[in-house]
Amino acid sequence: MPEHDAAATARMVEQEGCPIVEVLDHVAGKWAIGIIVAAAPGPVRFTELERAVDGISRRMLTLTLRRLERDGLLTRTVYPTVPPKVEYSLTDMACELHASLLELTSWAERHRMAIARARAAYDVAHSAAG
Amino acid sequence: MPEHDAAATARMVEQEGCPIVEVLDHVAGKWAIGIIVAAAPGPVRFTELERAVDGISRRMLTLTLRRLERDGLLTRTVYPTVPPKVEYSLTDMACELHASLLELTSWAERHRMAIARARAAYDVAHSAAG
DNA sequence: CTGCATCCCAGGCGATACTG
DNA sequence: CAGTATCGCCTGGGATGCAG
Repeated sequence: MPEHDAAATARMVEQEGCPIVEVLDHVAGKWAIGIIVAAAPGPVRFTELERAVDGISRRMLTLTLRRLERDGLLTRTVYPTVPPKVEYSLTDMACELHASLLELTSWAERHRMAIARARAAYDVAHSAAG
Repeated sequence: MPEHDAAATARMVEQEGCPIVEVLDHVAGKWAIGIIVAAAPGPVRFTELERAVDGISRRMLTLTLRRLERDGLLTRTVYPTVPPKVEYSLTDMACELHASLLELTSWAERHRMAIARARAAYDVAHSAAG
């Protein structure tokens, strides 16, 4: 069981909220970005996310989903049907975030080539002249 | 020695660049955001960054700096004085990124309380009704 | 001042298998 | 379908100490 430290959590609320690094780490984390972007258009099911977020494992999808839910960025709706159906939606807070995240992914898309080239150049320079 | 795999790097360049998840992971990583934001106003020295990026260790600062330099986001200028002086500046690519990152940190700042509260609520709900 | 090297551990994360 | 459980590797990342 995870069983988050309730005392520590309470302390945060009383004080000034979560440290920004931590918030950013959750919200802009490796998988979180993809999930939030994928969930933005509307309610999304587990398996849809699994396919949308390229490269994610079932485990990390679950974990990241839980963390985002805990942080109040996602709402999880369970339909007690058979087979089960679960939908994830962004909260208002997360919708606001979504715009920034889109800019980010857009930037990444535009510069992935340049970055690959920069790396190659760096590697050459640092293998020749150790 | 790290000695990045030159073959793999070359393959990336020929093909389509770096996978977006990887780019985002570097660029929006836990420490990278703070560093880029701190370096945006102008050339910044190592120790300034160490103080600016709250909570970072000397080790992680160095590692993240190197990675950002390798990815072509930072330029590193060494002044051969004594004691040594090194300045880091954003590249054009990174300046473009900086705006998005600012939005992100601004969002984090605005919502840290709400997130702390959401967590507390989640924890209560999930410890009582396991 | 600006690092790199080393030790070391907790946690991230993938792989795989099992369940309601 | 939508998870949970377990194992095990590997990396992130702190602490400390040395060097140019």
